[in-house]
Amino acid sequence: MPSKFYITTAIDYPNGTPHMGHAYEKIVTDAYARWHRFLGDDTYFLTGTDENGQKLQESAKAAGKETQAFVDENVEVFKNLCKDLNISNDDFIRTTEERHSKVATSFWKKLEEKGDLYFGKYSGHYCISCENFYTELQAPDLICPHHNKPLELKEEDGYFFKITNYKDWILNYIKTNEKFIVPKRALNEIVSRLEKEDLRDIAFSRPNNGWGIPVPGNTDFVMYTWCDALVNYYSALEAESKLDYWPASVHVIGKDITWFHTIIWPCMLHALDIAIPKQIYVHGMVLGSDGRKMSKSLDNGVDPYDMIKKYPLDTFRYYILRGIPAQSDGAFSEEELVAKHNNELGNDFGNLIMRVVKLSLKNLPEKVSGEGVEQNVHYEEVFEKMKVHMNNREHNKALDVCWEAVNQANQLVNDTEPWKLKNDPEKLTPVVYNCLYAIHALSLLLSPFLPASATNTFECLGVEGGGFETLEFGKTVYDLKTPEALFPKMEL
RNA sequence: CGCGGGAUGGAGCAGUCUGGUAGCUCGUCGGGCUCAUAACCCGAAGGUCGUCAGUUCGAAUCUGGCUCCCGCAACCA
Repeated sequence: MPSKFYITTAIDYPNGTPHMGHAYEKIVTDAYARWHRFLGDDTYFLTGTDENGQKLQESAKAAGKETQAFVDENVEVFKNLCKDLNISNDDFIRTTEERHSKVATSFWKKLEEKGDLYFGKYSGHYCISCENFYTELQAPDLICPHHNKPLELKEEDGYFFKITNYKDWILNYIKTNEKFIVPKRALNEIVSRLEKEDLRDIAFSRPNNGWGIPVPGNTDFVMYTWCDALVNYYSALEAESKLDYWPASVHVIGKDITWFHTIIWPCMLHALDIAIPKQIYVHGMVLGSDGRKMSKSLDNGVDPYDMIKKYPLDTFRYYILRGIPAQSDGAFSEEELVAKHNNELGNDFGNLIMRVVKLSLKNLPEKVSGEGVEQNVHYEEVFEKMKVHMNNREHNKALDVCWEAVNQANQLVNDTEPWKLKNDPEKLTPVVYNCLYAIHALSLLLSPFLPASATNTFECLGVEGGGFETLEFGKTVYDLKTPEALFPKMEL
C-alpha cells in the first residue's frame, strides 16, 4: 500500500489579481506534490479560494458589481494561474461552493453539540480593518499591531469558540512534536506567543450582511473565517468522499497566517476528536529585488505574469524553487533569474544533454543499448540526500544536491573523453551509455521541479518518465532523437 | 526597553543550535579540452565573518552592550 500524502496551499482571497506570493506558494507546493508522486505516494493536492468576508463585499461594491459576480470573475483568474504555472492540483475548492458550506455547517453544529460554541457578548478593543479584537497584551497601547490605527471599544453579540479549553493541549502538542511547525523559527515564535499571551475565546461569527455562510439556527449571523475558511482543507475531502487522505500531511502557508493554522485550526479539529494536520510548513516571503517587501509605492514589485511571459515557465519555477530560500524570505531578482537560466539550466544541464546526445547520434546508431556495460555512475545516494532535504522542507537544498550531480556528470564527460573514441564504437558505447544514464537519472530527479523540461529530456532519450525505480542501468535502451536546445540563452 | 528577522571576500547566500584549518554560486584571472547552447573541466586571487567587551587553550559560532538595515497600514502567500 503506498502511503498517502495530502498537501494544501492556503486558499487565496480573490480580492484582486494574483501576485508573486500566490505564484510562489503554488509552485512550492506543487513541487512537493510532484515529489511525493515521484516517490510513489498516493498524493492529493488541494488549492482554492477563500471567498467570504466583508472586504469582498466592499470591493465588489467599489467595482460596481454584485458580490458573487465579482468573486466569480476573480476566481477564474486564480484558477487560470494554476494552469499557467503548470500546477498539478487535484482539486480547487471555493468556499462559496455548496459542497463546502454543507461541511462547514455540519462542522459548526458538531462544535456546538460538543459545547465548545456559545453565544455571548464580547467587549473589547476592536480594529475595524482587521475585523478583530485585540487583548491589551497584543496591543498594549491600544493601537492595532497590523494597521497602526487606534482600536475602538466595541461590544458585540456573537458566537464564541472555547479555544481556552485547548490551550494547554495545543501548547504541549507543539512542544512535543518538533516537526509539527517548520521551520523551527516559526515554532519558537508561536510557543513564546502562546506562553506569553492570555488566550481568550475567539469570535466565531459576524453579523449577517447577506454574504457568507449563515450560522445554523441563527441567520442573523454568518460564520467568521475560522469555521469558514480553515475548514476547506477538510471539506474538500469530505465532499468528494476522500477523507482517507485526512489528516493533511502538510499545510503550506505564509508566515502571516501561522497562528491560525497552528493554534486555531488544530484546536477546532481536536475539539471534535478529528486528527490534526501532521505539519504546518511556513515558507518565506518573496521580497522585491531591493530586499524589501514588494509594494506599489516602492515600485519594486514583480508580476508573476510578466515573468512567465518573458521567460520559460520552468525557468521561473526553477528560480522560485532554488533561488528563494525555502525557509526564510528572499529577494526576487530578475537578473539572477536570467543568470540561473543561462548558467545552471542552459550551460550545466541543457548543454550536458546536448553534448552527449549529439556526440552519440553522430558516431553511434540511434539506439544505444546498455547490455554488458559496466556501471560507473550511481544516483541512489543523490536520491537519498534529496529525500532528506525534501523531508526537511528545504527544496532549495534538494536542488543544490541535484546540481552537484549535474556538475559531476559534466565532469564525467570530460574525464572519459568520449570524443577520442569516435572511431571505436566498441569502446565508445559503454562510455556514452553511462553518460546517457546520468542524464536519465538527473531528468527523473528534476522532474518534480521542472516537469516540462524533464518531459522534453525523456523524449530526447526515448524513455518514459516515472518514478526513480524506472531507472534501470543496462536494461534501458536509449533511442535518441536530435535535441532542441532546452534552455536557449536569454538576455535580461 | 513593543514583537520578530538580518549584517560573512565585488554581488547573492550557506555555515551559528552541537565553539577547533571560513564554504557555495555568479563575477575576475590563469590553464586544459574541442563532444556541446563561445558551452564543459582544472587551478588561482580575493574575507581582521557589523562593532565593542566578556567566557575559553581556542569564537563567524556562546554571553552582554552598541550601530545600521528590514518586516509588523494600504494590493499581500
